Amino acid sequence: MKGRPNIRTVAKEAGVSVATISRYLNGRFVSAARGRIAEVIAELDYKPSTIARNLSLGRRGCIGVVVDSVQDPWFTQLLVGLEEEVSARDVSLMLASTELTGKYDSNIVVDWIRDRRVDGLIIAKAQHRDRSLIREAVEAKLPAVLVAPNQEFQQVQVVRCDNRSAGKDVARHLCDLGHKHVAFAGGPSNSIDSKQRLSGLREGMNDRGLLLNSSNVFNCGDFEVDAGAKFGRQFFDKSTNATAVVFANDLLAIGFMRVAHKLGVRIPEDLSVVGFNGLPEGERLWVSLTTVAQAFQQMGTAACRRLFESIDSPGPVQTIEFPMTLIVRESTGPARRSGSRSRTANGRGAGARR
Amino acid sequence: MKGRPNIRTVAKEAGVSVATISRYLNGRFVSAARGRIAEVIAELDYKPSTIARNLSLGRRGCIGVVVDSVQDPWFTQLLVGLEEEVSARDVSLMLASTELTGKYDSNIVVDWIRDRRVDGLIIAKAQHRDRSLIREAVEAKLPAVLVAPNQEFQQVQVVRCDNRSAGKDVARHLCDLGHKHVAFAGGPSNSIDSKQRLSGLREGMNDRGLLLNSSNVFNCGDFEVDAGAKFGRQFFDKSTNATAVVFANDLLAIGFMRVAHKLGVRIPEDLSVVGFNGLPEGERLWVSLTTVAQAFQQMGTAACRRLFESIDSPGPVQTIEFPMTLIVRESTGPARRSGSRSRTANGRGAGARR
DNA sequence: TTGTATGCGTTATCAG
DNA sequence: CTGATAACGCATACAA
Repeated sequence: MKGRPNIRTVAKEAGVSVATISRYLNGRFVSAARGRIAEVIAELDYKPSTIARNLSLGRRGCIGVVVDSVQDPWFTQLLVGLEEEVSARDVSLMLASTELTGKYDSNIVVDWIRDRRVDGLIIAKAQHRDRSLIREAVEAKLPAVLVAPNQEFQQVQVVRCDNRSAGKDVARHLCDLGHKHVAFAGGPSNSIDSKQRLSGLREGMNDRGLLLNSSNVFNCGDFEVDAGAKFGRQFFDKSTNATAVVFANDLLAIGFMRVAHKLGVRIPEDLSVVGFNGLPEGERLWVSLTTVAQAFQQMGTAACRRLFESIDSPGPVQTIEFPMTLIVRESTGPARRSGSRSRTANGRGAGARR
Repeated sequence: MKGRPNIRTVAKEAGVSVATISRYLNGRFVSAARGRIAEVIAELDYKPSTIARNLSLGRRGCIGVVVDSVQDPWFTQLLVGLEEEVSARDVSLMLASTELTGKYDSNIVVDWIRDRRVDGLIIAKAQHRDRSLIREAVEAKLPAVLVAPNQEFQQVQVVRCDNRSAGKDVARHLCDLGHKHVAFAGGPSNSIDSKQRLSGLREGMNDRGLLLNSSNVFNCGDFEVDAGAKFGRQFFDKSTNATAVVFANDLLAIGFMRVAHKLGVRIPEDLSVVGFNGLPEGERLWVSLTTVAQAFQQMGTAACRRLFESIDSPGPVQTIEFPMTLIVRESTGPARRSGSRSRTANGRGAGARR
C-alpha cells in the first residue's frame, strides 16, 4: 500500500478498465459493476486527482477574481459566497486588484486571459475603464461573469441586484417617517447603480404623490468616504429644504456623517441619512446607518454557479437580479419640522487633527 | 501553428532535447545553446504549463488560507500581501473560514490536509481551538505558516508583529500627553497579542516612572465590537481614575466608543482611546481612532515566501517579527484634569432603536 | 553537460 | 456498454 490509489488501482481492484471508472466518476452510465465500483472506491478511499483531470481536460482548475481593491469591504462580503461555492468544487482562486498600485492597471488580468491562466473570470463592480479587459475576455472566449457592474456590458453574464425596487423601498420608508423633501447624492455620474437607485427613489416618492426635486440631486464623483465628506461640506454650506439625504452607497454616507458630526448636525433629529449596500461597518457607527443590503453571499454563489455553467457548456448570456433588503437603523427618524435645522447643539468642532 | 507551443515544440525548434529545455527553465545550468533557447522561447511566446508541471511534481499549485471569517477586516488587509506574492508565482488560493456556519468547524481544512488538496497552509490568527488542525498539518508534513497566532505553537513557521514594542510606543504617546492613569482592555484572556500588548504598555509606562495598576486591567472576553460595548457599559458604571483606555484591538475600541458616545462621554476631551491593528475603518469613525498599525502587506508577502520556501525545501521553523506603526489620530488628546469627567455634555442618549 | 525513456493520473477516441 | 491506448505537458533517473 504505497502512496495514494489512482484510477488504475481502482480499475484493477474492481476488475474493470480505467475507462469505465472514469465514466463512472463523471456520471455517465455504467451498467455492470456499478455497485462493485462504489465499494472499491470507498474501500480504497480513492480520491480522483483534480490536477490530472484538469491537465487532461485542458483546464486550470482555477478562476480569476477581479476587483478594484481587495480591501473594498463590499468585496469582502462577496468573497463569502465565492469561497463556499468554489471550495465545494475543488476549484481555486486567483485574486487581482486592478488598483493595487494606486493607479488602474489591468495588465495582470490581461496576462491571465492571454496565457489562459484561469478557466473563467469573475469581475466585481466593473466600470467603464474595464471595457478593454472585458473585450479581451470575450474575444478569447474566456467565460466571465460580472457582479454588480457599474455600466452596461454586452455579451457577458451579469449578476446584480434590484436597485430600483430598493430605491422604492427607501422612498416608502422615508415617506412613512414624514419626509417630503429628500435629497440624493450619487457616486460617479455614469454609475448604473447610482442611476437606478435614484430612479427607484424618485418613482417611490411619486407613488406617494411627492416630487424628488432635481435641485436636490447631486453627484459626489466617486464612491469613497472622502467624496461623501466633501459633499457634506458643500451641502451644509447652502440652505436646503431636504430633511433626508439618500446616498448611493454606505461609504459616501459615512464620510458625510463625519462632517455632519463635526458641524453639530444631529442625525437623525436634524437630518436623516440612508446608505446603500449594507456594509457591516455601518452598524458600528456612532449612529448606526440605515441602509439597503445586498444579498452578497447569494450573489457570490450565483456568480460562481453561472461561471461554471458557462465553462462546462457555453450558453446564452443572462442577467440574474437579486432583491435588496432595507435595514432600518438609527440614522433615519421622523422628519424635522421644516426650516428648523439646528447647527449648534453639539458644535464643539473637534476638527481633523493631522 | 495550431494551439500553444509546448516544451516539445521549443526543443525541436532549438535543436535540443526537452530535458535540456526543462533544465533551462528550472534554472539549472545549460552550457551550450543558452542563447538559442531563450530566443526560441521568446519567438514562440512559449509559456510553460504550470498545471503539467505540478502534476509531474506531485503538487497542487495551490495553497490554503485559513481564517476565522473572511469578513474579518483584519484578514482583508492581509489578503493584499498574499495576492501579490501568490500571483507572481502562478499559485492559486483556496479560502476556508472556520466559522462560516456560525460555529467553529475545521473539517474542510482537515479534508484539505488529508487529501492533500493544497501544497501548504497559511493560518491567520490561529487560536487554541485550531490546535488539532495544526497538529494534523504537522503530522501530514504539510508546510504551514501561522500569521499572528493568538497562542504559542511549536513546530510551525510563524509571522507576527512586535506587540511589545508597539505597546511601549502607545505608552510613550499617552505619557507625552500627560496621562498618568491608563486602563487596558484585552481580548480573550489567553490571547498572546493581548498579553504582549499589555506587557509592552506596562513596560513603557514603567520607563516613565508610572504604574499601570492591575485594577485597571480588564478582559473583554473576545475581540468583537459587542464585547467592547459591553465593557464600556461596565466601565462607565464604576468610577475610575483612568484618563485613557487602551484596547487590544480596534473593534473593541469601536464598540466602546459607541457606548461612550451614547453616554455623552467626549473623546478625547474626557477620555482618550487607543486601538490596535490599524483598520481603515478606524479612520472613518466620527472621532477617528488612534491605533497601532500592523504591517499587513509585508506580513502577507513574508508568510507566502516562507511557505514557498518550506514547500521547496523543508527547513527549520522560524519566527519572523514585524514592527508596528503608531498612527495618532483624533481619539487621543491631553489628559483631563483628574476627577473631572463630564457625562452630560452631550447626553441625548439616542439609544438603539431596533 | 545532454539525450532517452518513463511516470504523473485523467479523459477521449475508437475499436470491439 | 466496455476496454485498450493515445494524448495532456512537464520533470527526472539513467545512460551516454
